[in-house]
Amino acid sequence: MKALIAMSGGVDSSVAASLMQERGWDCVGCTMKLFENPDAGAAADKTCCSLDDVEDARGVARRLGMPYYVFNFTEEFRERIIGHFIEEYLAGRTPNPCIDCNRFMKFGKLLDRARVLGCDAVVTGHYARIRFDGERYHLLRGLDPGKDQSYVLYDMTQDQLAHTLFPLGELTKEEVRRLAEARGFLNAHKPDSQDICFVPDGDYGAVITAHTGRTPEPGDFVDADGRVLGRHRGILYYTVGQRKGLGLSLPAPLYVIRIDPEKNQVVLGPSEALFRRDVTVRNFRWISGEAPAGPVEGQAKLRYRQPPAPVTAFPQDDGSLLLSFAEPQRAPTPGQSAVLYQGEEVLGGGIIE
RNA sequence: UGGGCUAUAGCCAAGCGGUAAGGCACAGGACUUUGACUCCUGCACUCGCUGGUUCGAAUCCAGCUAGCCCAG
Repeated sequence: MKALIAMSGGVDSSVAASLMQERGWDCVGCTMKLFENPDAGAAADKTCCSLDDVEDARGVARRLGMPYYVFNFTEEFRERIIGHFIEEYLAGRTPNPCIDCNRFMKFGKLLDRARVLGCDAVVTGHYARIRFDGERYHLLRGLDPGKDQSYVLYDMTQDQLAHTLFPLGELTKEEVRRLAEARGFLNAHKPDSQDICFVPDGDYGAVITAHTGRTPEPGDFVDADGRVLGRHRGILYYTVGQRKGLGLSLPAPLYVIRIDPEKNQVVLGPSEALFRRDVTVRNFRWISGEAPAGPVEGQAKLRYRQPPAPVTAFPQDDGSLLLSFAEPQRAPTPGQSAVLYQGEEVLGGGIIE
């Protein structure tokens, strides 16, 4: 059996490659070139797919004696991932480009390429598990509760799951680092990735401005009653639940409660105003491929770093899903992904309305 | 130009004779394959100015300055 290993140059994908090889697979290593990084200037040495890491990935592949390729997906990435990222921010929502990247790049373009190369599967270093029950594929949380990455994989299709392997799903980060050390990988202690890969210095507003050629339009900060509290730098600089960076000094901390793109206003309020019990999720995608007939009891996450919370999910006729949480959830954010779990299993996910 | 009140960090604000709380904002760090949240650390050798009383004053007294209020 032949596998295409998506290697970022980090510890995880390096160990994943090594494990596949040890299991007797015929392995091909690769790294996706997703963007031209000179734009941003600063080195993106802590992202999941930085070009600066290509040499690390190539080094590991060479060490393991496997062929290694760099695929240039720059154009596709700019159009699908960065383009969508920008559209969302301009519409007052907060996108998660990593999820789009997984869907369109890692398990889309890359899987296509794998097929061309005669590979049976794409392999990544995600902390998640895939199980086949003889009829359908199931996506399960990674065994390491601290590193579980099933959240960012919720929109994988049955076909994608059938041709994907996550060798790290049963391991903990600790174990992975130990395996890397044991194999003498130089990146054994490399920091985990973070930040958006094409926004190395964290200033996504500048990236959006650079790509659109339009400067963000300042507007008003208002309270729930519409009273003006101050001026904002442009709605794209804010996200629901945000506290820092408002530049306002008032007796109590204020948070972004809502963003109104029509009025170009950012609505602020106290922390309590952020909690919601019901959340609508549009275009809900079920891992099984089809929506259940009735309500589902489970748990849901509204953001990557958040423990799943008990919820009852009501599938709607229009393909959306209504999540009704047992306890009010803080700051459901339009544009972010909501993922529905049932214990260890990912049932599916979608975008918060 | 009669009377009264207030002047503490970028903002709000405690303090009432014993050697400058707290909040907001801001900066740095931790956490993190998104944006946020959260957590930790830092942030007035100084209290409008000038004198005085006192062992000791942001705290008491006097004058000055500024702002606010009432009356005209």
